[in-house]
Amino acid sequence: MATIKDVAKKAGVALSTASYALNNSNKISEATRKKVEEAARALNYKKNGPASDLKRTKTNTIALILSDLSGPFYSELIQGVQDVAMSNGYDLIACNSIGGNDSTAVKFLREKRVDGAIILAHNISDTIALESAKNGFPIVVLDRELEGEFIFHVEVDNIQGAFSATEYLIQQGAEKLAFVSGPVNSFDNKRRLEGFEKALEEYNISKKNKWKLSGDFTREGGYRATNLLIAQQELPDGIFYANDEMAIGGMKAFEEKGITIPNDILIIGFDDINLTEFTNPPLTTIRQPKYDAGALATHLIFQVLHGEEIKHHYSLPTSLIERNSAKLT
Amino acid sequence: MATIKDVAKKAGVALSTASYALNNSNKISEATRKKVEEAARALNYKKNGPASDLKRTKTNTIALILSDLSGPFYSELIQGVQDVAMSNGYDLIACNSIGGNDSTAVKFLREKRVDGAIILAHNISDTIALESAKNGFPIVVLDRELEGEFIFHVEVDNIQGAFSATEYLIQQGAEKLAFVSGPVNSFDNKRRLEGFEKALEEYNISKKNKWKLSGDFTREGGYRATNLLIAQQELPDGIFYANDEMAIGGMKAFEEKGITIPNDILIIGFDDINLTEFTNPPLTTIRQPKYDAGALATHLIFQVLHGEEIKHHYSLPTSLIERNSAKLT
DNA sequence: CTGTTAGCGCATTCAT
DNA sequence: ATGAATGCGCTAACAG
Repeated sequence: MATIKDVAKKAGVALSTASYALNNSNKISEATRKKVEEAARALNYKKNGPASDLKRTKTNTIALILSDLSGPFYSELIQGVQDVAMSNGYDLIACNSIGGNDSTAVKFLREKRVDGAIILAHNISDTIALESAKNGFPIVVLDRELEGEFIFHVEVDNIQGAFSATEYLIQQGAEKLAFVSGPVNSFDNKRRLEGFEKALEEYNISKKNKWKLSGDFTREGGYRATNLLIAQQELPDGIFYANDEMAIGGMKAFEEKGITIPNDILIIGFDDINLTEFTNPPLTTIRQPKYDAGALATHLIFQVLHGEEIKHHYSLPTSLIERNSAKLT
Repeated sequence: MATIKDVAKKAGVALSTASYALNNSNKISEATRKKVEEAARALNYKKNGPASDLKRTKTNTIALILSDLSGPFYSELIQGVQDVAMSNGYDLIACNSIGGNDSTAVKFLREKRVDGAIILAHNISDTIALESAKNGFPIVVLDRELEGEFIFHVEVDNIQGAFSATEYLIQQGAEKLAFVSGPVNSFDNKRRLEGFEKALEEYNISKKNKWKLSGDFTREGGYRATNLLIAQQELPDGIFYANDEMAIGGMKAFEEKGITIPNDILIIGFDDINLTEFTNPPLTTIRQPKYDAGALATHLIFQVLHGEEIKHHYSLPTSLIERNSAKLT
């Protein structure tokens, strides 16, 4: 492999001259720059990234850490991150956090391979996030609340969203409300439950424990939880699924049992994933401003990298997407 | 930031000793290893990744290059890549190729930031792929055919898949067949067209140019192409959409015009994406072995990295997923 | 504008 | 088992 040394030699200039020329420094004459560039091309020279990073002590890239690269993670969110990163001249890489402390994510979090990170990965421990965030290495968490000098938090207003969802169900005539929850330790899930219960209280509806099921945020979980619900003697007339995947699983369960939505029961989801407009009936849900969340998170990274002082917590509003699964017409 | 030097000092050992201890060398006594590890923990020491990579001239990670990180890229494929990479003790990062030669992808391809790459990104030029692949840096391309000593190619058998799709349409009674194509320069698309035409030939069905529309592999493209098709005087009785997204767009167009599937027209897609079972009617399509493709591609990378001599081209079979969009019952 | 030089942090000899 | 020394490839300060 040709190194910059070879390029310099071939171009007949000093090592540093070659370096300057290749890095678009303005202290190099056009003529010599041309010469250097030509030599580089001739030798098929490519700089060694790690060496460059090492010397500069920065990488010009940020990482987006996802719990599962292959999961149905929010493509809009990524879009937001990507757009902002690109427009700041930064590179973006996505890495996954499966594998615990040996995961790629942890490696990138600790080993100075990137300049900042955005975390949306429940399986990264708070400790690791806390330890990794430092001056010059800001972290934005999207899926938990965490306090640290270089940790920032952007969240979607789960409470308000869940409240709206529940309220909508009530306004459509539901009086007996069930909640299908995600993993109990999920931050988002907790907040959504909070919003749900707040609405019940406000509208003076009693909450029943038998109508608080756990669905693990997965389609299968939603399916199982719904079957459990059906198996119990009394069916609620409205269900708030803490995410869309579970709602989709639930729809399948209802369909199998001949229970029709929205005639027999009203359901509403959360997230507004891709599939929701294709379900039968189309799923009413709470839309998260995912693009905005990604864009904001990335903005924060750069602000901190530029030494600005900023707030540590941000909350983004949701909106209700009215389709047919919760409408009594 | 603590460096390994600090760790050594704190542990009261030599620099090299600390290095050995931290890298699990077997020439270190358990006692001193403990001591070193403790010192590292106490100082919150984290090795500097780029420095390590630089010295070792390898990174232990491979890159998966996607044309758009936020796109609906194949989650199963990623899963396959991820599984194999992990089981080989390698890290995986995903990076996008938007932005041409300034893209993250190109940076990772050229600058020794990874040890190998899998490309599924039409906007990476052949030239770049060819230039980047070298001994010690194998590249597997999934979306084109490319010849090079360190370039490998795994493809899904598009021709056979398209042939089956078309044949199925014919077997279901279709006689007037249309093809909605993706981008003309797409390798996959070309092959699918080839399979389509081969089937027409074999079954003695004439191909009409007016029934070869372009849909760009997008939902909107499929929608537009289908409207074009409808606008023409004569409707075919079967359509092969070169991918599912376009088929979904097409279904929308038909629905708007009151043309029902499969009664009025038979349609079939290609890919078997997530949504297909939720469309109305569920979309019959050709399933690609995406997980296998990802896993195989990754396997190849490691074989080459281990110095094995392997074939340069691989083809994986598809299968027909029978649902209701192409069945006359 | 150019050349010389000194590390960036680490892994790896080679001597002890 | 250890310590000293070397250099991976590159950048940037400095002196010309």
